Amino acid sequence: METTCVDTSLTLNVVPLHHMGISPEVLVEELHRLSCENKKLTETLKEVYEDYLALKTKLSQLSNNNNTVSSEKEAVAAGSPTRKRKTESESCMSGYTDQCNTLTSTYEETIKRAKHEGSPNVSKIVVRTEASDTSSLYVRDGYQWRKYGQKVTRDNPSPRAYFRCSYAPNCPVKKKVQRSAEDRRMLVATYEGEHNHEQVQDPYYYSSSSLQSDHYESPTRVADLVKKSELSESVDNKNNNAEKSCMKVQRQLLAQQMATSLTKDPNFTAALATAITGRILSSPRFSQ
DNA sequence: CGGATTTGACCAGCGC
DNA sequence: GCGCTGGTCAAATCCG
Repeated sequence: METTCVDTSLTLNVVPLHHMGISPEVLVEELHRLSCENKKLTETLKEVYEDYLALKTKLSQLSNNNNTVSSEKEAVAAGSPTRKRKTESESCMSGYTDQCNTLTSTYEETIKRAKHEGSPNVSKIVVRTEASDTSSLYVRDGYQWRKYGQKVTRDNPSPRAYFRCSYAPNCPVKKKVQRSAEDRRMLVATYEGEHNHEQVQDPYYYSSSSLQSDHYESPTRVADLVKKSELSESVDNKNNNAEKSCMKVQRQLLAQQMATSLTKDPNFTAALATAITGRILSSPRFSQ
């Protein structure tokens, strides 16, 4: 797909008018120009978002096809592992790395499509950590987890950590985290069940992604956003209304992420201040 | 001191 | 029935 890069940098001058010696007409003209630019950026953002949705739909279809093919192959295969160990064999740890390298050439975090393992509430994500970090088994996904066990499994020298949701005592969700056998930088997190409460951000959730994203390749808000949507998708196929609500949640989350990012950007706050000033100056009370 | 983490023990499911 | 394995428990330990 053809991609375009948009320069969103803002180079607004907020020096007081009397220091700049610029006439109000010039400022109004500049304000109009910025308004037009803002509209264009909004349109571009809309297109990017639509492209993202289209890509996600295609990925879901491809994943479903792959699952169908793999299940057919397993049926033909000689061995018939037990359900418990079949789950492990289906985890396809070796396949994650290749798929991740394909899908995340530009972004250092990978989302893996939820796999249907007999349980509809099982999903997996794969997270790439920084190269030096090959021992940590913590995936920041926005929820609070309490570790209750660790085990070394047969097919992977890296230990597997077991987590329970610690926010609500009766929350049934469990999480297993283990490093990929082939690429120890890859953390594979398996989620079982659904949270019976709202998401509560852990205190490091935003900071790790916004302040250290260049160095610490942690799971981000985007990861959780996509995961949320994909978890929802498995249910939405049967229900149109649920799909609409899912889309609504996605848009809200996207808007929240944008707002958070923008408000942290000093250029944006300066541009916002300038725009508000311009509005005030262009109002009838000031133009008279 | 209380909550979180670690880690060895224990349990259940499965294959032989 | 026995051994292997994954999953869970709970006492010990750590840490803010």
